[in-house]
Amino acid sequence: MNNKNKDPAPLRAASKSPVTLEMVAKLAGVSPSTVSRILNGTAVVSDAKREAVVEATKTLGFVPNPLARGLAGGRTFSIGVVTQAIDSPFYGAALRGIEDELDPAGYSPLFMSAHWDPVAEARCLEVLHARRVDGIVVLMPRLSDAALQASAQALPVVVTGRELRAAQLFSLNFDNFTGALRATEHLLALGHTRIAFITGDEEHPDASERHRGYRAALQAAGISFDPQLVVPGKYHEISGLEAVNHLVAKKRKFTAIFAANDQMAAGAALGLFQHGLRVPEDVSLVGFDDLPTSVYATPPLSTIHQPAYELGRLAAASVLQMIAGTQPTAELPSPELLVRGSSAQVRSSP
Amino acid sequence: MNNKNKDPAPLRAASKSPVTLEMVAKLAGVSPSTVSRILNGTAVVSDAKREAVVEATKTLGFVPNPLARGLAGGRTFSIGVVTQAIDSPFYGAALRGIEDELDPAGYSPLFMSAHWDPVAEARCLEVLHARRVDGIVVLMPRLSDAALQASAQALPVVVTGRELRAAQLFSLNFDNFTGALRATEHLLALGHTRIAFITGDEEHPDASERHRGYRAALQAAGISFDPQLVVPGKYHEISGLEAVNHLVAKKRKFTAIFAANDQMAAGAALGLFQHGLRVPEDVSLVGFDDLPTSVYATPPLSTIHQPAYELGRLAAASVLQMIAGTQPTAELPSPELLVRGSSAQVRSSP
DNA sequence: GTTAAGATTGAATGCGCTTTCAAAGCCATA
DNA sequence: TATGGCTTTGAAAGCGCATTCAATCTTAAC
Repeated sequence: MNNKNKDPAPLRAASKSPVTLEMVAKLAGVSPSTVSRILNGTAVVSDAKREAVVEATKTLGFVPNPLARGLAGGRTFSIGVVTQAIDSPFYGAALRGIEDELDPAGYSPLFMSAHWDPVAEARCLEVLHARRVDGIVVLMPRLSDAALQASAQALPVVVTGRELRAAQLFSLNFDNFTGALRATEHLLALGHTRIAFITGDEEHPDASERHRGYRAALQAAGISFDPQLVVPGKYHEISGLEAVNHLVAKKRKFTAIFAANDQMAAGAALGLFQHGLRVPEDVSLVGFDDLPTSVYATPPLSTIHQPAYELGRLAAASVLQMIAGTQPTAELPSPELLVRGSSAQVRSSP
Repeated sequence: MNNKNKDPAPLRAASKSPVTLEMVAKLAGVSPSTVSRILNGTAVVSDAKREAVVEATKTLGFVPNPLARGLAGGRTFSIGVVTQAIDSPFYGAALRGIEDELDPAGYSPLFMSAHWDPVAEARCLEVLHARRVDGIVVLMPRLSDAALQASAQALPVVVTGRELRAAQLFSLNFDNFTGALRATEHLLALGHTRIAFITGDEEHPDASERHRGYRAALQAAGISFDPQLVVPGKYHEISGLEAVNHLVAKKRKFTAIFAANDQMAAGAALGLFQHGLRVPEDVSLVGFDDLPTSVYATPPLSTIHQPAYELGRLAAASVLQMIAGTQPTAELPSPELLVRGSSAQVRSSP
């Protein structure tokens, strides 16, 4: 069917590799210890032997067995990554960032999904410990700070979405408050005063931060906060849709909607569409996260950029640093407002 | 910050587990061999000893070391999964399906991304072999059939998007041809005769299958094929946007667009929007894949449902079966057309 | 020309578990 | 009671590699 692809040259991938370090040693005429030393750069070895070993490694196609390395040396060159949902558009970018950072360093990620369940999350950590990963990255943990700190006693741990520092624990936090502030300010600057807010799942700390940002912006603008314009959501598209239905059904007056994430903004857009309300002519819409798909929404969604990919890279780089013994100093870029087609100057005050 | 979650009871996750099988054996008053046998169900053990061992395992909180198991036993209880892009909405669902199927069976997935590059894909296979996975799933491979077959000599391999069977090789293929046929027939049934088609990346076999389906439907309807209505795309949103721009710039007459995937359909929707063309009033739009986001497009996108999640589950179940020694028989469900808001009866023939 | 310190290298041990292999225990049969 | 065939169990040998320890070879200083 699809045979036109030429295979990459060194296709030893298929041949199971029963080639052991010992065989390399024999071929090269040295002891296994020496081969190991060269492999790990653990000690100085004479150039002659080094070359012989490299040569032998090549001709035999030797690939060290990570299991054996892990068992004997204690390091597995793998990093456990606990994510909440591997199929979420937000996490996807982060995972890719992790992958991109780990790969060149010779480390492999071990992804696990906790599905926003602290119990499942604890199980993930347990499995990762058992698998003897060299470090762990937890994306948006749901476990308590204490549990995370406990985990960090045994291994370097990096968490995101939390403010947490300890000996082997590093955290990377995005400024959700300022992000929401900027988003709301943007709407305010366009003349909107009746801005509905669809909250995220308030179980997540970032959701309440975004809520705070919204209110802070209103307050700064001297606009009194109207609880009737705040509709609770769950970060899913459907929440956005339902929120709009609710607002319309209750005949709330609003000229703009700020959704706590892009997924809900998408749902809200659909809701507005179904009610014959045009974006941005009738209602301006602003999201949060800047999902890859949001650029291609109709109209393209104005939103706060969350550096998910960068987050992944930095998190991965940080564990690597901790493993290497240095204290990470990475910091996430500040929230950035992306003005696209879904937000416009207010027309009328209905 | 977030301390309100009560930690799940058995939070041994944190405590590094230096508990070995040997310690369990000692506590239970049996030999290590016996413990191992109970762990793996390798042989019959007297109830008395079994209970003693289970007891000891519990009190010590023993968790077997997967590395040691892998090294000694040859099985690692891990399945290599080669995907093309971990951050793609389509693969996300598939990965989740794999996860959901593997987890209860006690297997862990090892995800790797090949980025549609055969060389990278070969490297992934190599790494997975080295890591001694018990089986491999390759989602939409770019490698030649031969290379895949070679890989299957060493391990059970399941591939998707290819028609390939061998001793340790199983394939799961979706009927892209029929899917595209159905999509086009749908548009035809709505009275459209000038249906533009945005192709996928023709490097992918499924892209050409979809193209075939489009043409077959036209032919069956007795409508002559107009090459000017076919615009090459690359499966990315931007292709869809550019395709529409191209169509409009060249003043092609069309009342409907069939995009070879939902991502391009999203791009096309934006393109139409920018040109002031309404969906579905002016132009009907149909996609392919049924991405999770497509339901929330405005208007919701009519599309062909691709069972990505199911695909993942079946693929994982199939490797597991092969590992267990049985020949898998799984089959993917047939393409299903989902009619949503983006397609409607033709109004006029411009 | 010696000797001590330093640089290389190899032998041997162990990581934690699975898996023969053989010994020991069991029962039934003769 | 003795014998053979099964079953349960333990001792021991690795799996492939890292690493400690001691031996060997250099080199420099006396």
